[in-house]
Amino acid sequence: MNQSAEIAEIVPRVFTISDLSSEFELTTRTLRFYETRGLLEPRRRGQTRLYSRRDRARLKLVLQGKRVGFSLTDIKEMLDLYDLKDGQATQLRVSLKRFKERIGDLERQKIDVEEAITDLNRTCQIVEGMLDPGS
Amino acid sequence: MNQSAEIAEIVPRVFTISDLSSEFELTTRTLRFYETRGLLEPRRRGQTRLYSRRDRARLKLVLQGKRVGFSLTDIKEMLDLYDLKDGQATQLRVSLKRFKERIGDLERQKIDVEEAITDLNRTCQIVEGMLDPGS
DNA sequence: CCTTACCCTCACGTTAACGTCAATTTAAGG
DNA sequence: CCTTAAATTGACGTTAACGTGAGGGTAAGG
Repeated sequence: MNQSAEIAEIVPRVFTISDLSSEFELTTRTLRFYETRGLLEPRRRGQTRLYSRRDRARLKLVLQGKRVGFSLTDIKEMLDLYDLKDGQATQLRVSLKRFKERIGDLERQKIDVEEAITDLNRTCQIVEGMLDPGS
Repeated sequence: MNQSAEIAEIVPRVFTISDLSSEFELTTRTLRFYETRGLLEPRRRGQTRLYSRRDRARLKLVLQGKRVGFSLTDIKEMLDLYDLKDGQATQLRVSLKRFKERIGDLERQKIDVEEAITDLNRTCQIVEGMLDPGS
C-alpha cells in the first residue's frame, strides 16, 4: 500500500523526449521549442534531455493553457508566477485576473461566432430562396 | 423621381483608392494587396487606380466574407464563381455548400469556445477556493 | 564492425494579412 | 510654375508556433 511505490510503477520518475512526445502527441521539435521559450528546462545526461515529473506537470499546464487559448508567452508568465512562490495569494490573484480577462475575451469571441453564424444562415436563406422553384 | 439620377448624386460612379479606404476604414495598402490577390481589378487612368461601383460592390462582398471568417483565398474562389455566370443555379449551389460547411466549422468553433469558458471557470473556482479565507 | 534507432544543434522555411519604409510620379491648387 | 498632397511600385519586416532538412553524435543488438 505504499503510494509512492505504486506510482513509481505507473508513472516513471524520468521521461525521454519521445516518451513525452508520444504521450501528449507532440513532435520532439515542439518540446525543444517549448524549451527555447522557457516553458520547460529538463536536465541533461550529456546532451540528451531528461524530463522530470515536474517537467511533465508543467507541460500539462502548458497544454491546458493552449486549449483555453492562451499564447505561449502568456503561459510562460503564468508559470513563472506560480514558481515565484507557489500558493502565494498575490500571485494567484494575478492569475485569476488574467483568467477572468480571458473569459471575457472568449465570451466576446463567442458572440462574434454567433453573429457570423446568423449572418451566414441569413445569406443561405436568401440563396436558397433564389434556388427554390416554388419561390 | 429618377432613380438613377438620385443614386448618381449619392453614390459616385467612380472611386479613388482613398475614397474606398476611408469609406471602409482600410489602408490603401490593403486595397492594393487585395488587388494582388485578384479580389479587385480597378481600371487605370495612367497609373492611378479607378474603382468602379462594381469594384466597390466586390469589396463589400470581400469584407462581408471576412466578417464571417472566410480567408481571402476562399473569398476569391467564391467571387470568381459568381463572375462565371451570375445567377447560375449551379454556382449558387456550390457557394451554398461552402456556406453550410463554414457554418459547421463555426458551430464547432463555438463549442470549442464554450468548452474553454467552462474550463476556465472551473479553474477560477478552484483558485478562488484557495483564496477564500472561509475555506 | 555495421546497422538501426534515437538524440542533438543549427538554421532557414511556412502561412496570413497586411505594415512599413523608400524612391518616384502624378494630380490638384494657388 | 511651384508646392504640397496623394498615388505608385517594389521589397523587406512582422507575428506565432512550429516544420523541415542538414549534418553529426551515441548506444544497443546482431
